[in-house]
Amino acid sequence: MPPTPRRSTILEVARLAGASKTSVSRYFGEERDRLSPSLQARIAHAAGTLGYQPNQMARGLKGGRSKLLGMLVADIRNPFSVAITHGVEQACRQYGYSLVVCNTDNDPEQERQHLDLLGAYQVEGLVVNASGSPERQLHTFISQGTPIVLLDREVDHVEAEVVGLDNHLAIDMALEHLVDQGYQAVLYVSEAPQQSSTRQKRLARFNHTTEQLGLIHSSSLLANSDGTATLQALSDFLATHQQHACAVLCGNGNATLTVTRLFQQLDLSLGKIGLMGIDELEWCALISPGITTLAQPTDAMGKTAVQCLMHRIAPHASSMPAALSFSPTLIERGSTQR
Amino acid sequence: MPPTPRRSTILEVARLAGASKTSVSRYFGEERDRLSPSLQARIAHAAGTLGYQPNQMARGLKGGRSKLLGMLVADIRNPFSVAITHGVEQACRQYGYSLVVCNTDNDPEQERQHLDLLGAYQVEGLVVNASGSPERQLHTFISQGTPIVLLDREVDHVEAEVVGLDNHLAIDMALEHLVDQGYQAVLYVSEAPQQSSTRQKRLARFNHTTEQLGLIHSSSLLANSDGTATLQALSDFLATHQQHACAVLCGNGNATLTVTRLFQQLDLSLGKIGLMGIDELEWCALISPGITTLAQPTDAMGKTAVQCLMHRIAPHASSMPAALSFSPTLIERGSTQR
DNA sequence: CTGAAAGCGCTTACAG
DNA sequence: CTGAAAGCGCTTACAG
Repeated sequence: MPPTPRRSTILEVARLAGASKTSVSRYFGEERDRLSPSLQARIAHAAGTLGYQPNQMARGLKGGRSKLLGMLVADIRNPFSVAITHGVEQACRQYGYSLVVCNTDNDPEQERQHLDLLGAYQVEGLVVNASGSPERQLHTFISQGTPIVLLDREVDHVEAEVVGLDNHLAIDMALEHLVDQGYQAVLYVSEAPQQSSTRQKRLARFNHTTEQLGLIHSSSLLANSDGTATLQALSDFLATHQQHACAVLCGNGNATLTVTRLFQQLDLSLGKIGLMGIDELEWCALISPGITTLAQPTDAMGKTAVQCLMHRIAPHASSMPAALSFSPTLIERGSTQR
Repeated sequence: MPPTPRRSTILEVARLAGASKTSVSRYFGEERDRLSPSLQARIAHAAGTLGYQPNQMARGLKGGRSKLLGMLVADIRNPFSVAITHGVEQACRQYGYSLVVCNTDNDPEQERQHLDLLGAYQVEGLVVNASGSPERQLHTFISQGTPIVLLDREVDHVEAEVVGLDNHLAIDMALEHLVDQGYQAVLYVSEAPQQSSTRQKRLARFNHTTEQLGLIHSSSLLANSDGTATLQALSDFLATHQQHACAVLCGNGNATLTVTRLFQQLDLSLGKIGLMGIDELEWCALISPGITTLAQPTDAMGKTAVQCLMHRIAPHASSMPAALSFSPTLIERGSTQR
């Protein structure tokens, strides 16, 4: 094999520019101004000729700044996660950081491994959308002074900022809308709440507010995405309360997807039986007459998470965000029109 | 501020274990077997006590192996890209690599910057789903011996393996299906093909095969996602050929989304006017009577891309994949049932 | 089987 | 304004 041409190093640039490594380093660091114009020009030229780019590994090693942020995502194929990730990535770039995204596919073991790995790459901060409760790993980061922000889900015994939807508000807005539209009985469909503080909160709030409003209510948990248990629950609910105007409220995008399928299986007409979901999905407008949703401001949430981190990494670069809890936006469509 | 507790280093572990740095390094590298059981035990214990984890930055610097792969994605919010990214990430993990994902939002400038950055982090290989033609940057990688694999789209003047769908086959399968179902006139809707070899190939093949089969055909390019031009094209097409059985073939998921909206605007009944799309999306089954699609084997494609890279990085770890071009799967639904 | 030492490509006091 | 030198945390010949 022919010897592979290597990336050029700071030493080569220095030599070609007739300067010291120190100066070249300064040129590519924050101290370019300290260099005389002529030195700057020589270095610029030499670097250009050699196609030089500082090695971030070396930089990180010596300076202690990897310029890397890590993000742990529970399920990268979930549209909500995709949207958030997009926001986080944008924000990172804005602060001059790169992002290492790790998907755990909701597997606690993968989650732990990824977290260790992120540590090994010396990420300077971490956005965590947890699937399990990787307490030990997170505490390791915290005790080393690496800031962490939790996204959407809290983690037991881990104290960190939590960026997410105002779940109480979301449920209340949904129920208020359903009541306004004249529905009298509401079935709440959610994925299994264990492991997700968000799901727990939404479910609890559903029970709370629904009691308070005097609404007929019930709930069903999705078992393993097949939805057969919920099919049963749904038809029972409708049968029991057929003298009332019934609606289904879905706790997140996945629930909306499953329930929409069930509506089709049962040949229910959207609107006559109300349907509403938390999370806006691209197809919600397409299922005629449209599915009413509560959209989350995902870009803002992603940006806020990064801002939290940056505030702790480099307090001068970013102020603490004003709020970590976000309001949803009601997108009204035919599915809640009786 | 209190001094932040740092990560422990190899030296600390060595001291605590009463061993040399060399041995600790061996323990965490590929040479653990060379150590006596008792030494291994001491090191394991010391490392456990200190919560030691090798610093990947330092490892990469000295050993030249960052254990990092880079991936450039043109549009991370596109479901096809998400699916591919998922496959790539899974495969990375399998080979013990981590993945840095960079999204360019279809912006050539961001693309160039990200590529430079990926270089700075010494990625050992690169999966590129290009949005522009970052020839210079890619050549830099190539000339340094960093393997590259192109995903879905070719890049002018860059010689590298291309992993993607067999576009000719896909178009032919689609047209064959439409003919079988009795459609006689087909309108092809695609996003603007410049910058995407895939779009070009599909469009060209559409014209070719359609001629050959003697089908009435036309095509329309989506302008800026609003679809108004295509709305016009569609109604014209239908008006002109109303004595024939008409169908629309969508070049990718975005086209399918837009055209589905147009069908609703024009109040066309699916099936009577045929509709079919390349790319399977989660909602295609939900728009009754279901939209017929050609699904891409995204996980396999992602894995294959990584396998290509690994074969070049560590020939012993992976053989060259047998094929880089994949066949789609026809998912037949009501939208192509007259 | 084990270790001392050199060096990967940078940054950062320190000195002038 | 500029540079020589030490050192970040590792790996890898080299030696025994």
